This record gives sequence, structure tokens and C-alpha cells, in this order.
Amino acid sequence: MSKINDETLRTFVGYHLKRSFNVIQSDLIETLRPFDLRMLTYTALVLIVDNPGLNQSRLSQIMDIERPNLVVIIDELEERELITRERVPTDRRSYALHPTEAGRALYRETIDAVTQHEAKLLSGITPEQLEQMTATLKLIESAKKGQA
Amino acid sequence: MSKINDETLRTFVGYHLKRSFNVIQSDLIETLRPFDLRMLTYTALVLIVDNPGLNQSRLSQIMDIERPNLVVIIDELEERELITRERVPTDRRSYALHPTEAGRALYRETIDAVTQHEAKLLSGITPEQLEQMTATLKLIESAKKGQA
DNA sequence: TAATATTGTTATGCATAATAACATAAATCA
DNA sequence: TGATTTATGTTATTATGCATAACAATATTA
Repeated sequence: MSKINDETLRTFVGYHLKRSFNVIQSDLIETLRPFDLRMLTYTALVLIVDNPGLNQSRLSQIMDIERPNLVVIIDELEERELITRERVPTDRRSYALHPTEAGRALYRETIDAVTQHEAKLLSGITPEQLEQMTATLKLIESAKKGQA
Repeated sequence: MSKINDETLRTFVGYHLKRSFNVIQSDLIETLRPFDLRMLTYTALVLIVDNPGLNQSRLSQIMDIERPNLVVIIDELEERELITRERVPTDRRSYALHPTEAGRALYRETIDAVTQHEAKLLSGITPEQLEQMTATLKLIESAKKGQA
């Protein structure tokens, strides 16, 4: 079984990003499985706990997904009684999203689990390396179309 | 419109990875659109040009996708006459994948386009930063389950 | 008041990714 | 050698992530 040459693709930052993200994503999916959460439902739960009262429009913006795709995520969190949709008196079109006590409890559990799993996965990398990488990733993130 | 707090998620490397990858991925999709290529068909084409004669099993391994998912990708490249499937005399189960001249030409065009688009997108980042980041990304990639 | 914009929603489609089951062929082993 | 196991490519199916069009209800604006 000869080695495959991917040197051409290695010249692209996106290739490295995708491959390393796949590793972290696989680990995250496994970490969240016992809690019956997917990546996006987890992300939404964390943001709702940390920003109680925000509406779906704002949440979809920060999560970089389209509003229609957020609906099913919120549906699921609400059905599991982890969050509530509450009518806003000043704007009866939108819902204020709030975590329930169960939602806050699950938040704490999962944050701990994810933190530990990621720390274990990245144990071979120094904090300095991670900080430098994170700083560069933020630069890439802010290179979005229209902002360059 | 108040700022949303994502500091909790910012403590996770995976969150930064995903957000920055989304930016690069969006750019890549737009770059490949004129060539009527998707990310995976592009990746497969490049790997076949750089590794002529490899089979689908090996290709799916390096691409980190399941064999069934590769079939449609190869089907599409073959139908567009960018590659050929050739029976291997020594192992009549497998196909040797080879690029056609048109495949090699498209390879050159798209490599140029992607290289230029990525360079433009990342123009605000120094080569040193990118090299450091790439090195760290490789470490994460090699932290795969069973290798730690 | 009339026209426009926003919020949440439904329906739909595409791309990515995983699994089960299978036919064909090769490798192993007993 | 013959029987079992393994590998390759394939079909079918499903789940997930992500985008767009169209719509009702409500707010905003002109």
C-alpha cells in the first residue's frame, strides 16, 4: 500500500482546516452522543443560556445558518423542555428564547464533557501553539466577503 | 442590536475551526462554481491527477469518506470524461483511476484559480502565521482516535 | 393609509456523510 | 484442493448540514 501524494492539496490552507476540523468534529459528536445532542443543538443551547431572551433571528445570525434551518433546532430544544419560546410584548412577531432549569443543567454537564474531551484530544499541543492558531483563525474568520 | 456573547464557545478550538473553515469553504465553493465542480469532486480530481492509477478504495481512505459516497463522485468525473476507470489485470475487482487530458487541463485551471482566491482571502495574514497555524493543524489531524 | 420590511414558518432541494446488503473477485486456511 | 474469509465496487437508504422560495402575521416607513 503505497503512500498517496496530497502535496498539491497541502498547499491550501482550507485542506488542512477541513482535515483537522473533521478530527475535532468526530470527537465532539461522540462526546455529545450520550447527551443526545448534535453539534447545532448543542451550540444553540449554549448560546441561549449565555444570552437569555434573544430571538431566533439573532441566533441564526451568530450561528451563521439560515433562519429556516434554526426552526427545527429550536423545536427540538423546546420539545425536550430545555428552552422556552416566550412571546415578546413589544414585538409580537418574535419569540424570546430562555433556558429552563433542565437546560441550564445540561449546559453545565455538556460544557464540562466537551472541555475535557477537547483537552484530551489536544493534549499534545502546547497552549502557546493553540493561542497562536486561534488568533490566526480569528483573522481568517474576519476575512469574510465584504469585510476584506 | 446588542452584541451576542459567544465567549463560552470561544473556549473551544473546534468553534474557531468551524467558523474559519466556513469562510474558506464559502470562498472555495464560489471559486469552483464556474468550473461546475464541488469540493469533493475537485478534491478527487486533484488526487487522481497527482496519483494516477490509484483505486477507489485508496482514494476514499485518503479523502476520509466512505466508499459508497465516492462512487457518485467518480461517476460524475467519468461521465464528464475528466477521468477513466480502467480494469486492473492483476486485480479484476478494482479500477485504476486515470485522468484524461481534459482532466489534467481542468486540474491546472482550477489549481490556479483556487490558489489565487485563497491568497486573496488570506492576504491580511503573514506567511509565518499561516505556517505556524498549518503546523498546529497537522498536529490536530494526527491526534486521530487510536493514534493519540 | 399604503407600501415595505421583519420574524417565524413550511416546503423543497442539494451536498456531505454513514450504514446495510450485495455480487464479484482475491486471499487465506485447513 | 476446496471452503472460508476478506476486499472492491455498487445500490439503496438514512441522517445531517445548509440554502432558497414562498407565505402569514406583525412592524415600520413613506
